[in-house]
Amino acid sequence: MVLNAGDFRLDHTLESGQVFHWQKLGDAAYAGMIGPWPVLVWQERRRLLAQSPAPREQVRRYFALDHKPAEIHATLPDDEFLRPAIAFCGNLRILRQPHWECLAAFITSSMKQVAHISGINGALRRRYGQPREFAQRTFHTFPEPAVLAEAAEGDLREHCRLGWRAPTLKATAEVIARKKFRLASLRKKSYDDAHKALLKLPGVGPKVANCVLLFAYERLDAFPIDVWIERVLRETYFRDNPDASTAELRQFAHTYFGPNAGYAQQYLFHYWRSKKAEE
DNA sequence: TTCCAGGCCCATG
DNA sequence: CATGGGCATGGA
Repeated sequence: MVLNAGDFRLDHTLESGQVFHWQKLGDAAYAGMIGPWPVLVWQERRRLLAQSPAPREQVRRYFALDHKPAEIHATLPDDEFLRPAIAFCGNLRILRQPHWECLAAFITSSMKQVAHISGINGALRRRYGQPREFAQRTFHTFPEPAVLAEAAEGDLREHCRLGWRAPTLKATAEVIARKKFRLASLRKKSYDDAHKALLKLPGVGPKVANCVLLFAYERLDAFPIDVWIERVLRETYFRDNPDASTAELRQFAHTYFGPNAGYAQQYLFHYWRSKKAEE
């Protein structure tokens, strides 16, 4: 299928640390899954090409091709720190990921480098997910909550290298599987209520909750603050205020960046990490 | 070898 | 409420 993508950039979108299971094939093609559907996807100028049994509208929705960068940028401040980040990757999109797999992925993300998170995600899929053959390749779905709820903690540690994240991932999978917590119900809640609800899940703190709201629920005002973003904020906007608390950083981010703060966060995150990698 | 990674949890003040 | 230590694992 061929999708009109405008100035969309597939590589920045898939390699900016918001999703962890897409594999790069050769030059510019990626293999991954959109929910239950295997997908091969690549880009030719302003067109996104995909080979997949997925309905076209699902692909469009996942990649958020309906988001309009120009309109988003217009809501963001124009300053010396954000400007180069937007120039670098202002054409990435914040995905609409399936709720559970995004939540589970970020539970496994704490104190892990992006490459490690990808490794863990692949291991979880291969060991517990369902294989799907497509285009001479084997894809794996992300395992359902009930499957991870039944997994042995030792097995999660040994085969997926989860360490101390194993019990929290399993515990949250159990809560979801037993329907003590409905991920779909978060959609109609306010940002504050949804964030507060997520904090009740094992392994979910303020940062993971914000990642889930941003990358799975399209709450574009969510502003996850991880070690990178905290460092960036302190080296830029807070350069003259070294004793600012993390609460002040959080307050600043929401008021300064506004309703699309999540996009600003993702531009800053990806730009600074890419810049650092070049050094 | 030592340091650090898209943090969370729990025990203290 | 805010602060601090501990926590597995693996790559640089």
